[in-house]
Amino acid sequence: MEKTYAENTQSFSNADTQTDILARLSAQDVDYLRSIGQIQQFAKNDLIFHAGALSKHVYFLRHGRVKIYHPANGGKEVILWFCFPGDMFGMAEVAQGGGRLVNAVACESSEVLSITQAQFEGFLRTHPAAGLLVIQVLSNRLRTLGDVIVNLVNDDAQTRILKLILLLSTRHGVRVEQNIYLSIDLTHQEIADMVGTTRQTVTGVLGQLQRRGLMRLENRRILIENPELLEKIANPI
Amino acid sequence: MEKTYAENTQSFSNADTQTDILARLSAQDVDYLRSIGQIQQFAKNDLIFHAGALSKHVYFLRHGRVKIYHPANGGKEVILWFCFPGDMFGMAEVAQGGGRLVNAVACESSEVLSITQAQFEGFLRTHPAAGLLVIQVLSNRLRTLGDVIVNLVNDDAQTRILKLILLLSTRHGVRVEQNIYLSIDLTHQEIADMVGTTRQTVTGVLGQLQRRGLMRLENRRILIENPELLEKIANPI
DNA sequence: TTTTGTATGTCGGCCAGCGGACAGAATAAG
DNA sequence: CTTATTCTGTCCGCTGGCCGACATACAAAA
Repeated sequence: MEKTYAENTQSFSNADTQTDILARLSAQDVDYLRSIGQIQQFAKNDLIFHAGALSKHVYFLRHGRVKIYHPANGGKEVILWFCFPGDMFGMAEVAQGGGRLVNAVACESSEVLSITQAQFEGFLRTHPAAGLLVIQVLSNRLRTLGDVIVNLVNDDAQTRILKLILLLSTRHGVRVEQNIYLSIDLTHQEIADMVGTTRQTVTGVLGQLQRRGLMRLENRRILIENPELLEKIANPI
Repeated sequence: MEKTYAENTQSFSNADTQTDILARLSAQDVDYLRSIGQIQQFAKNDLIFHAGALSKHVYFLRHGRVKIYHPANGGKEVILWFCFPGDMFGMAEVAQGGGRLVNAVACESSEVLSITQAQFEGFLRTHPAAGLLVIQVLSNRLRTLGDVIVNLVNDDAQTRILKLILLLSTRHGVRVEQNIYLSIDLTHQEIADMVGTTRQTVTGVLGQLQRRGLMRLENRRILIENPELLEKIANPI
């Protein structure tokens, strides 16, 4: 019942293909990765790896959702990105060496394929095309983080939240009549951790937006009622 | 005379090797890249490419310094990073497709090797080990940007500036007796654009630090007088 | 030399938003 | 069902730092 919108998630954009590396690898390559890696299950809130750890694995998310965040001093979290099925994570630190800098936790019950650094490197050496895909994924993530920085510097809290919602809607928005539901539910705290503000501010801003008729909150799911207007507010020119 | 410290730049850390891809490629590979690319010269302040452009080239910096920044609305700039000799740039956008998002300008007279996307991709297909290097460089940059985000969110202006100075000193610091000179001169505006604050704030903070005896400004070059203390202030715990 | 442009230093008003506090709502656990 | 926990809504005092303004210093051009 409550998963109605999430289940028939037919995203109306194809933005997924940018990061969904499993979908872009050939079937043989996926099978091969599967054979050299191992499947692991994680329950909600399970830690997959944490900052400071030396684990040398690359992960591919098969089901579920994983949050990649930096645990800052003072208990604060900075969410760098979420991983969805098909996404790769843990790559950057393995490639660059020197321990994890971030935490990865399962936001819901998740299944991953984990591969050791050595084996994945071997795979890349013999499959250059896969290396190009990895480069694309990392490039894409670089752009994303660059955008986050620009937004942090230039925009006020309301604009940052608006832009986040629009961004999420391109990947996880589900059309319902002329509105868009976000098929991913986030707490205000998580939104705050993604845009670098506080929980209270998020609550306040969402309240305002709702009062202005731009969106509605239905039992903690965001419903965008006026995508064009929202877009305009977030990206004036 | 004014270049005294810059010329005998013998960085006392080996952090360079993380990004200096030209130094890590085999001599043959470098020669090959040289043969398929073309050398270009740029004068100080010349634009190498700008946001919105469709140019499909990857660049390798041979001499000079290049600034990669995002031109935000309102004339503001957000400097994402600087490139030094050996560094690659323009990669992310080429790999991921869809036009440049950032500007690249030469900070001083510079020489680059430019290679078309198609040819570089061909090179990577036939040289998997080079692909791994590219992955490492991109991973390293991802970490850097992640750190920038974390700092933006968690630290106040003074801490961000301190951390920037320490970071720069690991790559471009030159020991002089028990002090460290930064062999790279930045304007206050550039520092502000790197840490997401304003010129006035930078001027103020640097003034404070100077008064506290932690650093000195000698004709616009930063001299770190107490690295350990500085380190402590920037990274408490 | 004068002129023009660019970088630095300093002041102060103003306000977005942080952070603490607490109550109510919703959900999970027992 | 009751209890415990987590999430949301709201209020408010305090302040970091943005922004405008202006003076001075330094550098390049004329």
